[in-house]
Amino acid sequence: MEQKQQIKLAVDCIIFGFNNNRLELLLVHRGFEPEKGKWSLIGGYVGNEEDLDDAANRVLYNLSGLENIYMEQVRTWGEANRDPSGRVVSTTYSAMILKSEYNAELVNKYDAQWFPIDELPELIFDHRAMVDSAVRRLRRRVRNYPIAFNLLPEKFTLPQLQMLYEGILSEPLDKRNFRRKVAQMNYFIKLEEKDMSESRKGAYYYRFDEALYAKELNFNL
Amino acid sequence: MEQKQQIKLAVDCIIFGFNNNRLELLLVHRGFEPEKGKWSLIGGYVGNEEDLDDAANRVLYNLSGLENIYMEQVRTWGEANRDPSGRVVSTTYSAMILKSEYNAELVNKYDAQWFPIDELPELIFDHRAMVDSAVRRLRRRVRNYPIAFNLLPEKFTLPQLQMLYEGILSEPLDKRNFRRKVAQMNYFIKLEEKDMSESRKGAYYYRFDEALYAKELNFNL
DNA sequence: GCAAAAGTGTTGTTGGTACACCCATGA
DNA sequence: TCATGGGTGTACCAACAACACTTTTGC
Repeated sequence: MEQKQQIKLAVDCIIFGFNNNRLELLLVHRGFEPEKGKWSLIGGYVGNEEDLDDAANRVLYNLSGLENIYMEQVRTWGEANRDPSGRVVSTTYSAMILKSEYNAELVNKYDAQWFPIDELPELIFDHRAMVDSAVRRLRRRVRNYPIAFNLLPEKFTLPQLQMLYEGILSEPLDKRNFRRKVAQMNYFIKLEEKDMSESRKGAYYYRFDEALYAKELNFNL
Repeated sequence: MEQKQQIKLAVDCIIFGFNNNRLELLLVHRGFEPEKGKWSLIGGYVGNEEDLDDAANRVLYNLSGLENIYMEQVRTWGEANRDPSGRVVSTTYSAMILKSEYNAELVNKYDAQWFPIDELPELIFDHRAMVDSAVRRLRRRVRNYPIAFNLLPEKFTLPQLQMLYEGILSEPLDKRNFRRKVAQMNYFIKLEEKDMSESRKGAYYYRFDEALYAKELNFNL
């Protein structure tokens, strides 16, 4: 314990998206040994004068071109042998991004790809456990905190929102109970405009009012 | 980012105890500059080949002499300037120990002292935020997971248990509702023996049956 | 006029909360 | 016998779950 400490510190990002009505993860293809051909979370080392949170944001920015993305620290993985190439302790962060807004060129450059959450390929090291832990955390939190909106555009419809929740929780929800709960939260603002792309009748758009929510903090879905 | 990474990795332990019917924290007195005279969590650097979890256990063992103590990782604190003496990233762990079982000599040697959770002295660096975060986590979890028993002896009475919960949650609980919930969980085993030290009537001892609980996992208090 | 998705209320059940008195015992 | 903490049951209320039909519109 007295010798000089030789531990590298990294961050890994669990990047969620909601595409084709399914919860998906953005993974990068590993083009080099060891574990070449497997997939992995996008990660990077922490800079000497960089906040841990900033490192996670930088890693995400480099891949997606997106800034000011909502991220949460999940937990830190510190088993001595977790990375066979050396001693690396990694803190995981989960992020939510919109496929429509990110920079597809950058993603191509990194050989990244979206995978539905229940059809993940083989991942390197302990990344699978990292993902599972982040998904569990998301499921625990999504009903009590308005975090899922980061996976939808500003304007969204209630059928969209419900499908998102069903995708995250991986269970069907009752339409009327779901909509009643939404109606009880007055920071869901119903707009005049309708989304006509999914049905003939059209579904009203809603938006989520952060400022109004901040006064109540009673989110519940 | 290309230069050699120079970040030290540490663990800090938030050590809970339940003494004199109050939730307390074990803190160590800081006898050197900077921040001399303030109090701090007990912490230490992670060994090069030591699991992060093991480092937390070692730190706790060195202070208390206790092994196989229940610990949970809380979160990792990685702000670049959190420790003015250098770049240190620290992962916090929370632990629960019994005053009656730990090694008082060791604790004296480290100039450690118990403080009720709502009468904490000034702490160094970001340790106060660490404590707050661990307390919030404990309060969130204590009603759904049987973790509080680590703060009681094997045999405990229901009045004891209720006072523990009231201390943790910092709110009074209804005695009858509390006891009904206990009665619904059949892994609370009522013993023949009574604790006669707190009242004339005496209160029955109970024990918590881990194996039975493992089959149900429906803890709720 | 029909197919396809959007939208709408009621009822039963369950879990939570509030609340006051009797019991056992040692001094 | 009395003071002290231990132990017990019921009634109300709120939140949740289950469930089926009508509306709108483009084709």
